[in-house]
Amino acid sequence: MLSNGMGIVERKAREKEELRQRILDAAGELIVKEGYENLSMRKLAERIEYSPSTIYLYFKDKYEILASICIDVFDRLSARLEEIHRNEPNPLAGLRQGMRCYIDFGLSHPSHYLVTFSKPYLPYVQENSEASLRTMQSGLRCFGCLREAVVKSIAAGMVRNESPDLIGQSVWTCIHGLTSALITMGDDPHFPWVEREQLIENTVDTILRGIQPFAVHEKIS
Amino acid sequence: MLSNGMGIVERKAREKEELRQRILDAAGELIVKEGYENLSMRKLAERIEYSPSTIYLYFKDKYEILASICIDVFDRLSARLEEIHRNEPNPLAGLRQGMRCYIDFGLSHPSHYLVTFSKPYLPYVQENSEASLRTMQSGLRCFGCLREAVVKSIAAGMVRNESPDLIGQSVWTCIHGLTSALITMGDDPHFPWVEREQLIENTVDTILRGIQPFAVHEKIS
Amino acid sequence: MLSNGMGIVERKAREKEELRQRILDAAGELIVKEGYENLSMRKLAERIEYSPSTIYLYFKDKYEILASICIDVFDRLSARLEEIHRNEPNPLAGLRQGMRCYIDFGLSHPSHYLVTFSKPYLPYVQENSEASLRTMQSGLRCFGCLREAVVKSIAAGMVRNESPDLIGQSVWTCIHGLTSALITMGDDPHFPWVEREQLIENTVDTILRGIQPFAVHEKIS
Amino acid sequence: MLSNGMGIVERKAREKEELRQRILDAAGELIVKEGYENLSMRKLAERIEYSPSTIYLYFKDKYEILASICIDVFDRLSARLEEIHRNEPNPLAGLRQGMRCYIDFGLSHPSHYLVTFSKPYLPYVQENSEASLRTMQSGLRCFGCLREAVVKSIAAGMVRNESPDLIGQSVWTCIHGLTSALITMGDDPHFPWVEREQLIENTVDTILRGIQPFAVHEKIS
DNA sequence: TATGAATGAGTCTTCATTCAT
DNA sequence: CATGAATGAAGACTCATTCAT
Repeated sequence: MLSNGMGIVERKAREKEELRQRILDAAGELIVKEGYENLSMRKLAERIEYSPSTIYLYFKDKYEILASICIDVFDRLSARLEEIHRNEPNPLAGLRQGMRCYIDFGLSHPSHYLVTFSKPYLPYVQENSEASLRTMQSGLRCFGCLREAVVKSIAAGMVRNESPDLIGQSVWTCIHGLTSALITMGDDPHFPWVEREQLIENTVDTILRGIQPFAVHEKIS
Repeated sequence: MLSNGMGIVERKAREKEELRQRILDAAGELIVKEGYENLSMRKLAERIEYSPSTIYLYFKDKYEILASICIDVFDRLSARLEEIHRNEPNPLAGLRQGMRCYIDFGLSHPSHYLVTFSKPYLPYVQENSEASLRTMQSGLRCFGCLREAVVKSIAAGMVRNESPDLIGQSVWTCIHGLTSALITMGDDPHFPWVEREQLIENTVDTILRGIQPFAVHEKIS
Repeated sequence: MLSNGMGIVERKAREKEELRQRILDAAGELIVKEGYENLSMRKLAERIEYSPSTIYLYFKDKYEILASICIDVFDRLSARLEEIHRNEPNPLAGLRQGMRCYIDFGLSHPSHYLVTFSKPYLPYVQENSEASLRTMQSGLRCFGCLREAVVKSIAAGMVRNESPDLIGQSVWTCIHGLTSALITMGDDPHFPWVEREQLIENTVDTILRGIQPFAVHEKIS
Repeated sequence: MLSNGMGIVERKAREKEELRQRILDAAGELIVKEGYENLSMRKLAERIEYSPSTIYLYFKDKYEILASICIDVFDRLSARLEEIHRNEPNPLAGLRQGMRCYIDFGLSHPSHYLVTFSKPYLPYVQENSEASLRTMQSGLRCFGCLREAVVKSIAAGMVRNESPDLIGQSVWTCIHGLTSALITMGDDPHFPWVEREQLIENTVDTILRGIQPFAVHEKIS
């Protein structure tokens, strides 16, 4: 009895968390299908087969859902990047892997990527301060991974000795451009896209060459 | 009488074109103010001081308006790029100027830029095939400018001898990333942005170094 | 043809005004049935057998409807009061008739009366400045009628020589209390209401006696 | 054991009553803050830090809460009025004090006053018969105080010798009008209100003069 | 050519209430 | 006794679009 009592509480908590996650997943799927700007509470409710009002038991409003998705994306991406940096002794190689990881992650979760990185910087962000703050914290952790790889690479003499923020931001905006362009227009049959894998590799190589100090442009594993 | 008839027809055609342009201009202004996702036919009609239904005499639907704006953006950007390439004998310098031009254009017309380059690749694009086709044509002309600069630079031995499409697309995705990131998040006070001009210069330099064939990384004017 | 053209425009205008009035009437009826706080755009639309959005072609928002009703009530009441004062040479008799008129008007249009005179002084009033302003103007005109009767009565020595605003406001709050009490609770079978007509007469008499200068408390016709 | 059992039962009953009162208090506070029409079970639950469903263990529905508040108001007002009449030997002076007490009470608890005296006589009142009945009983006790003062004043020859119900209802509707008008519109800056204290005094004096038998209109303490 | 009128579908959100636990 | 979960109904309002004139 007593031990079962514990179980009930746990099960309830688990179920609650599960539904919360189902909402987030459904939101993600809807965003995939119709773009985040067309996410609606109604459609979301229909998809999870609950009433619209139920969603409000799990999220304060629509923007908390979007913020949760962003935080989720940032956190998962950060975790992957941190793991790379933990395992790769060569900092430049780590940087390269991180870039690929970032791009691949975006392409694997295109809609989530767009919500997180392309959503216009809207006023609500400032008003919804709590959600906004947590989102930003997660985002900074993510950028911090990249920055740290740059710092280490500079220390190792493998990247030009300039401001890590500057280099980091150049690198990030570039791979962000590749990722988002492939997501939003990569399937357009009218544009003469080169083979995708080749484009990614070439872009990463180009950026890495561009931030290296010497003319030593050997391919990095 | 007859010659007057001609005049009337011409005047009518001119007036028609004028109103069409006024609609597009107004749409542009609204987009600047509130973002393209908040463009509404109603507000648009109010702004041009015509009734909403009148707009439908000039444009099939809302998306044809957006498409027209895209075409307009592409055309104006193409014109600028073509002029640069016409005037700059050094192809690599032309490439560099083109990149800056692209970035500056985007930052100067952020909303138009986003409509044109970041608008999610939505279903309507495929359905609205005519508008979509014309948009793509203009887009290709724009990309063609960049590609041609690459071709010339390769011919001059100033850029690595690889597929111009490949290099062009790498370059474009990178500067697109910088431009769109600055537009959508550049004003976020929570992100530790480096000084904007420095970031732009560094990014352009990085890309150019990355596509150059040798280790000669002199700054290009 | 030409004269018919005029007719069409006129007819359209008339029809438009008719629908506007139908909306106001329906709103009034709904208010009668369910109280003004339960007036909803949806129910209103259903009642006039138009879609909810149609209402917005005639009124900016819900509060403009309420404001229009208030203005309407004020104006009709003012007209009646002004007519009384025009026709009745004896100012005190005019005052008395005005009071009765006010009460009878309220009892004849109970819901409209409540919207106009009992609606809580809500914040929206200040925001909806235009509607609010016009409402207030109409209201002041209405109070002005009463005040003027007081002024004349004082001048004729038939009412105590004190501030007309003071006396006017005392008189108004009293008859307002009678009117609103009869409306909101007059039908309650549990309260031992005296016969209505007698209550009204007695209350009016009481007030009039109270503002007269001497002990001459003859019944005023 | 047994005596403890009693204690437990009593404690439980006391706790139950305490929570009931806390709910009523919280409802009162919410009504003060946002008006009775905006009282919501949710906000109420949040304020008492219980779940919404808990409230339903203490009150059948929202309107039973409102009814309880009305009863509370009536009872407190009755208590005050009865105390006045107990302590004041002069019946007319007592009547006057009672009127002031009524007005001051209303102005001090505006939201409670409105719930109790201005709430539109809605259908639910008839359905919720039990709550409605008890409310009415309390209301009658309150009106009884006024009536009794009138009876005594008539007996003392200080008020016209007419039906006490008639006079009482005239008096009550008048001071109710003053009170409710000051509550709902007294803060409107657009209406040319005279100084509040003066208006109250003048209105009370006017009514008292109006119900007095002779021309003896001395100010009553 | 232009529009006035109208609408149906949609937006987010709040509410009072119920019920199984 | 207390509640967590859920909901259906309703709230005001905006939208792109159509159609008869």
